[in-house]
Amino acid sequence: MIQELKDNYGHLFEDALLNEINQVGAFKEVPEGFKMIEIGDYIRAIPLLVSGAIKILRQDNNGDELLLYFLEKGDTCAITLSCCLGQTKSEIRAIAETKAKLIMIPIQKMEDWSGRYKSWRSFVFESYHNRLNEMLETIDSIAFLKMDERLIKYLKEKARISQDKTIHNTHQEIAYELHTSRVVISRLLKKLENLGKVKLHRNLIVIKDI
Amino acid sequence: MIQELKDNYGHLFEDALLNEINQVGAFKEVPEGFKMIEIGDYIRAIPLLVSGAIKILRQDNNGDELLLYFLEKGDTCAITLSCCLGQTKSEIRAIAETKAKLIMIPIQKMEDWSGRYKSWRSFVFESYHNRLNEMLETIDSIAFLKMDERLIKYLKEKARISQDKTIHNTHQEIAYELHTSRVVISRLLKKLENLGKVKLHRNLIVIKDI
DNA sequence: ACTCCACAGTAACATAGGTTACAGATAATT
DNA sequence: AATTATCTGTAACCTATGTTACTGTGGAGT
Repeated sequence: MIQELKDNYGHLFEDALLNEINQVGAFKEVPEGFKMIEIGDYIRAIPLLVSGAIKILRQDNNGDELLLYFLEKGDTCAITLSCCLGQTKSEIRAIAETKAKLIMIPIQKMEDWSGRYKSWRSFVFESYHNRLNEMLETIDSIAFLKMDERLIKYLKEKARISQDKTIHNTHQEIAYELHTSRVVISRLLKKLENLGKVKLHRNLIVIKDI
Repeated sequence: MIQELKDNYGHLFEDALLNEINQVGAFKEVPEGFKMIEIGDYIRAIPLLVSGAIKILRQDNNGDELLLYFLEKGDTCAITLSCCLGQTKSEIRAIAETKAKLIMIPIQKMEDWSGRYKSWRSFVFESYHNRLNEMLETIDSIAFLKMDERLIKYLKEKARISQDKTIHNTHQEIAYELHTSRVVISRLLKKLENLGKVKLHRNLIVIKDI
């Protein structure tokens, strides 16, 4: 059995299920920035993330973006699951935030395993639970926080996800993900720098104390 | 078997499951405005909605509210489901938008039925799917729409849910649910009235053409 | 009919955030 | 080193929304 599977899902699934996953799952490695799912795509496989991080984005009619949340190792994409079941198109875009390793499961196994393995059902339910909570978090941020607070939260999350106090993004990129304009982000970042919370460089933000 | 169960869930569940629901489910009727779940509550039963509508609200630390979405007949509350499984506290508030009839299922049955009935699994997955999509809709509204557009969407939804072109709410109540101030709502409603889209009265808004 | 009160209308002002425009800084390319 | 493209800083301005304050009004209760 591949080591990544055992390491990340060994404690979740019984051996029989692990074996099945090992047999039918396709191991896949994607580079940073790789577009895994585009809006409108039909989903053919369920991804189990074993390392790295995936960012999930929403887009409106004008092409304006908004970051919803990140997936990390041990996660799967509940929106994908629900697309599989309903055979509907994806409502979201998924892009590798860092390079990532995944195991792709054919969607036919979904219903099969749900009937036969309690641990699989728990995993799927747990996954939905986590995703709903992430969505609530996102709603809280957009509805209740001001842009400066959202920016701080975003920087913290980025640093946590990549395990790196240095964030490699332009102000424009951040503006897209928070659905605002570059000038606003530059303005707020400069304020944070004046407060000693970050240090700004070209293409790069160093988090000092937030 | 109670008629409401057969009428609303007969096409979803096999007879054996319908019988079990009939045996262990508690029929319940609640009046408009009834607070069904408060933030922090532990959930002891899964509600199957057979008539009426439930509104699901989120609240921030300052007590400010935000309407997330409505549940209608045939729906269940996925957030509740996920609370049951995780034995965690509710993150949301649920209030009867209209008088409503429900069948309450003890949470122990959840895992039991998930293993034994494919139709139950499908129902639960479908429910999660719908709720995730409603959350996406909500996020779209908050992130991408201006307040006037959100207000129009809200009025339409209210009218649809209650099957009544007349909306029985004060401006203050609407302001709470959209997380803004009364003055803003009054201002926007007056604009809509000047455009001939609504007619305003005390405690009451008549939708004409939106 | 009179009183009271929640509700609605509106003006005047404050603020966050969006927009436009341009200058200067940094890195990449020739 | 010179040229170019990209990124960042900043000012000036605009708009949507939030805030405060006050007025008027309709309806319930007396």
